[in-house]
Amino acid sequence: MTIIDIPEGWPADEARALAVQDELRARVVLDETGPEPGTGTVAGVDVAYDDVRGVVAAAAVVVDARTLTVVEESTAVGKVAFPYVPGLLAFRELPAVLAALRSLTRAPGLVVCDGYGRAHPRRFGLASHLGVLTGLPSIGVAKNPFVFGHGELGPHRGDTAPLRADDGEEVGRALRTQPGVKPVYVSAGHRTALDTACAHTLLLAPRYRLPETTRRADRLCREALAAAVL
DNA sequence: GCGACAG
DNA sequence: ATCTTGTCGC
Repeated sequence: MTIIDIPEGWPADEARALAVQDELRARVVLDETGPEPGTGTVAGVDVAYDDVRGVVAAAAVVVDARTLTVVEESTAVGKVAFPYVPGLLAFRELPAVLAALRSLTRAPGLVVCDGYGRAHPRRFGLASHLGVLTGLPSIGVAKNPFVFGHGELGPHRGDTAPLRADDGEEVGRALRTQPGVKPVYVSAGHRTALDTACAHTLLLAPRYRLPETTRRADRLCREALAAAVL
């Protein structure tokens, strides 16, 4: 377990955070297909908080994309760097997540984030931000809808419904990963196409609604938070 | 102005 | 995110 360090110049207020998003948004790469589903390694990242103590813990769990076997794990703990503000989640979660990713032995082929990428008010959600900062292909898989609604989708595993922006662009997709169960919300983050993102998500969730990567990362960061003594 | 609002 | 009991079902 490593200690989190707040990156130099990390925004301390909403106005600066918005400015950072506006600048970094131009660096997102959306014309790459992304890693072949079922190949290489995939990292899941998640964060847990203790707002009373002001402590945050992050975890990164890397699995083999084909077998879903855990290849490596890492955690990081430290102090909360930013409050939760819808639309600015990255500024709260990234310092911890970056610290956890940095301590991995080898870079994963894809990073799955808890939240959105393109399907964001300013098209620069957590997953896109992480991708730009690390250079790694990334996608967002959220548990709840954010600013974009969608129509009904079929009840079968693999059924989808587009998340559309005002201009009609499909910025994400509601994806049914388990029959008859509430869907997850997928969007491209960086260097990955939406189709690829959905394919990976489906392969990562053979048994439960959420990808194994985020399920494992969720458990691990909670354990790290409970063990933290800051 | 009033809600809605990833984690 | 986090606070929390029981309960229904495989």
